[in-house]
This record gives sequence, structure tokens and C-alpha cells, in this order.
Amino acid sequence: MKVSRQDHYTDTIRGGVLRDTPQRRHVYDLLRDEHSHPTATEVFLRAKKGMPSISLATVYNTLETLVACGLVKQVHVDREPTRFCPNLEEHGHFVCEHCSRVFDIDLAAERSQQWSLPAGFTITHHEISLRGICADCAKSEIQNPKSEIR
Amino acid sequence: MKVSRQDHYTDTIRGGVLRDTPQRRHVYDLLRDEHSHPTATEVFLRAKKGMPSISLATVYNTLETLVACGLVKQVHVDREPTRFCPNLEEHGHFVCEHCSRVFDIDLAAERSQQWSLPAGFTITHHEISLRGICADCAKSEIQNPKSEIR
DNA sequence: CTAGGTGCAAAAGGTTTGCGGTTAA
DNA sequence: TTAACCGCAAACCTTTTGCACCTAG
Repeated sequence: MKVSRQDHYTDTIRGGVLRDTPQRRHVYDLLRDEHSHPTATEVFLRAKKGMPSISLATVYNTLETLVACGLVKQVHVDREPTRFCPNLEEHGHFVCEHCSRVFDIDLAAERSQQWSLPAGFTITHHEISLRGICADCAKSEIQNPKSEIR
Repeated sequence: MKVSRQDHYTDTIRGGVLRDTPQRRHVYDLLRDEHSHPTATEVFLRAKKGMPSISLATVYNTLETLVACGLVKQVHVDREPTRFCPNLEEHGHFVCEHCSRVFDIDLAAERSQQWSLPAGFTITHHEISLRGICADCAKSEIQNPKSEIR
């Protein structure tokens, strides 16, 4: 059964005290179609294309709101700027050290809660981030082995 | 067989072009005995007790050097200040959302490389961070269930 | 109408950098 | 001797905040 693109947003926003503003809808729509894990600044730059008056502060505020609502997730890569991800499934991330792209990684469901914690500890969230070389970069490295000289 | 506390430091520092300065040794010694995952500022404050003239910039530079040498590891918790960890074994971290302490978590060796990556991807590092409630806080919460009102 | 949201600019906070003087090897 | 390092202060960059105006409901 097909679900309208904005149902989740509409349900969540209208369900609370939050207002359905053009800025929020615009940022959410943008992010929902995005698989590149943009930073707040990148979201801002893209948002301005369709809404030139939007401010960076509003983008930050909106992203914070969407995260608080559970409509998008944050991705942290070391101390780099926070990235945002519309994939609400349980997953981890892989960062390519060559091209800097971030990929979603499925976490086998059966593994997700199998951390060997000391007794009495309770997990509420987890964040798994892997670093390495992605398939594309590994391939081009074979064809062009000196491409990383710096 | 017993190994002197500073062999790893001495071998690593003397093995390269790096100088064995009092500041580096002081910061390393401090960190080596530390299980609390201090931030750079916390390292700085503790370092000043034994070496009042040391500067924050030197602490940052030293920590960067020690990380580059593999003598300490960085721990990233969302966008909070970077923490530093002398535990070189493969492990993850658990952050208590109540007391903010960071705990080392053993990663079962057999699990460490079992991520289901797309073909062609190669992992060089991984960082596993869990959040939740530690045993101490869970216990005091039972005895004092209203303690989290804010 | 009005509480919540927006845009702007300034501030905050962690980290990095430039530079002149210092020091380990 | 000299390249690496130190301490200081300024710069950087992401993110947050204060405030006057605006607007969805």
C-alpha cells in the first residue's frame, strides 16, 4: 500500500505543538530524498535554491526539531560536522577515507543487541561507524595506484 | 615478564624524528594511568598540577602526536569534546546518559570483522559507541526514582 | 490573537595555527 | 648547531543564542 511522501512528517508535526512551516517542510522534503548524508551547511545551501530567504539558524533549528521528532537521524564521524540521514532503519555507517562519502550499512538484526556489557548496564542507543575504502575507490586505486600522493 | 612503564612511549618516540620532551612524557604518563577518558581540557588541567607552565596548545599538539603514534586513542561521543583513551586493545565505549562516565566495552574478537559490507569495501578502523544507563545509575535510580526531574 | 518560528548577528566553545623564542639531540 | 617544539594569542569553524519581527493555527 502506497503512502504519501509527507505522511510521516505531517503526522509527527501535527501531532504535537509544532507548527507546519514552509521552512520545516522544505528541509524535510530535501532530506527525505537525500542519501548523501549532508551536513547542516550542505542542507542550508540546497535549501536556499528553492527558498532563498531561509537562514542557516533556521536550518539548524529545523534539523534539531526533526531529530527530536525522530524524523531524521544524526550521523557523527569523528569531530567532523554532524551529518543528517533520513534512513530510520537500524543501520551503521561506513566512511570512505578516500572520497569521504558516507554509506549506510545494514546491521544484521540478530547482532544488534549482543554487546557483552557488564551486569546492570542498559543500552538506549548505539552508533556504529566504520572507516575504510569503498568499492569505487578501491577499483580506481588499482587502475591508478599513484593517485593518493600528497 | 615485567615491562617498564615507559618502554612503549620511549620506543615509539625515539624510533622516529620526534623529540622526547618533558611535556610529552608528562602528558603520556598522565594518560597512561587514566581510565576516565579525559578531554583535552581535563588533561590540560591535570597536567598543570605537575607542570604549571604547560599550555593548552601543547596539550592539543601532544595528544595529536600520541594519537598519530598509536600511543593513545581518541573516543568520540556525538559532538562532545574528544576524549582520550590509553587502552590500545580493540574495544568500544559505553556512555552513561545519567552520569556521563565513559566505560570501555570489550568487543568479542570473533565479532569484530563480521560487518556485512557490500563487495569491495575494506575496513581500516571502526568505532562502536553505546549509550544508556550504567549499573551504578540504574541502582540509584531504583532507590531514588525522582532524581532525574529537570 | 499569540505562542511558536524565522532571520540576523553576535557569541560560544572546541580546536588549530602563526610566530618568536626555546631546547633536545 | 638546528630542526623540532613550546607558549601565547589570534583565528577558525561549527553550532547556539538573543532579540525583534512574523505567522500558523
